[in-house]
Amino acid sequence: MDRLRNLRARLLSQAAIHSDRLVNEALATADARKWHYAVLATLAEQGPGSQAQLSARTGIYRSDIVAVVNELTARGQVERAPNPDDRRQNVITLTEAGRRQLGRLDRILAGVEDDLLAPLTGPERAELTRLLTTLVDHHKGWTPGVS
Amino acid sequence: MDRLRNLRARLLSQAAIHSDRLVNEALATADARKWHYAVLATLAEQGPGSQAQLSARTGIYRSDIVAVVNELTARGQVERAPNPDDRRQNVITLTEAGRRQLGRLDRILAGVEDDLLAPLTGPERAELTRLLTTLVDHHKGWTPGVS
DNA sequence: CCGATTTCAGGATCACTGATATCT
DNA sequence: CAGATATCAGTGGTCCTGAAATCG
Repeated sequence: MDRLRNLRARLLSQAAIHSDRLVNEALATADARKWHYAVLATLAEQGPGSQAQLSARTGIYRSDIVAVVNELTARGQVERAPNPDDRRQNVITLTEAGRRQLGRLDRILAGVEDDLLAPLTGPERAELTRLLTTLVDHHKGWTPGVS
Repeated sequence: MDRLRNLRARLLSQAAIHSDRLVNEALATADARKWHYAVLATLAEQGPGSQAQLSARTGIYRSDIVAVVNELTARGQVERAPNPDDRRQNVITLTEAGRRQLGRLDRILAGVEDDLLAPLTGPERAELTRLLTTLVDHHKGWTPGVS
C-alpha cells in the first residue's frame, strides 16, 4: 500500500519540485534564474572561461548556454569576447555588476535554504547533504547523447 | 568556494533529474510514464474515483489529468464512465489489463530504485527516505493557484 | 448565484536532439 | 580529414494559469 508515498524516486521528485519553486520565486525578485547564479558563481570561483567550459562546470546544456550568456550580457553582468588564441571560442568574463549581483543572489539563496531545510536539525541537514552528494556523485558518469 | 556543490537546492535538483531520467527510461520500455503509474497505483489502492480525486491523490494537475486518463483508456488500462449520481463527474475504474500493467510497473520501478540507491547502505536508504519525507510533509500546505 | 468538475488553450522552463558554420 | 566550438531550430514533458461549459 501507499506505493507512491514510499517510492524514493517520487520523494526526490517532489522535494526537488518544491525546492525549485522556492529558488525560482526568490531569484525572480532579483531578475535572475538558477542558471544565472550557476554561471556567475562559476566565473567568480574559477575565473573566465569559454562557453563549453561553463557548460561542463555548471551542467547547463551546450545548446542552452548561449541564451543564458545572452541574458547575462544584456544585464551587464558578464562580457563575451572572442578568444584571440582560438577563434572558435568566446571568453566569458564576470563584470563588477556581475560580482555585485552574485552577492545579492548568495544572500537570497541562503534564505531559501533556511526555508527549505527548516524542518531539519543541523545534523540532519548535514546527513541529507552527504547522502545526496553520494547519490549525485555515483551517477556522475552519465553524459547526454551517450548511451 | 564550490557554492554550487554545496547548495542543497541544487543537490536535490540534480538527484531528482537523474532519478527522473532512470524512471522515465524504464517506464518507457513498458509504454508508460510516471503519471500512468501514479494513477494505476492510486486506483488499485483506493478504488475507483473521479478525476478530481485522482488529481488530489496523485499530484497531477487538474488540467493535465484529462490527457493521462485518455492515454490509459486508449491502452485499455482504465475505464471512464459518467457518474449517474453526479453528472459533473467521471468515474475512473481500473481494468484487468490495468492491474496487470501495474504489476509490471511495480517490478520495473523496484529495479530502478535498486539502481538509484545502489551507493547507499540499507540504513542510509531508510534515513534518506525519512529526511525526504520530513521535507515533503513540511511543505505540504502549498497548493497551486493559492498565494 | 455560488461552487465543484471536466475540459481546452496556452505559457514558461527545462532536458535533450540534431544540424550547421567555423575554426584547430 | 577528425574533432571541438558556438549557435540555431525544434521536440516533448512538466508545472502552472485562466477560462469556458456543465451541473449540483
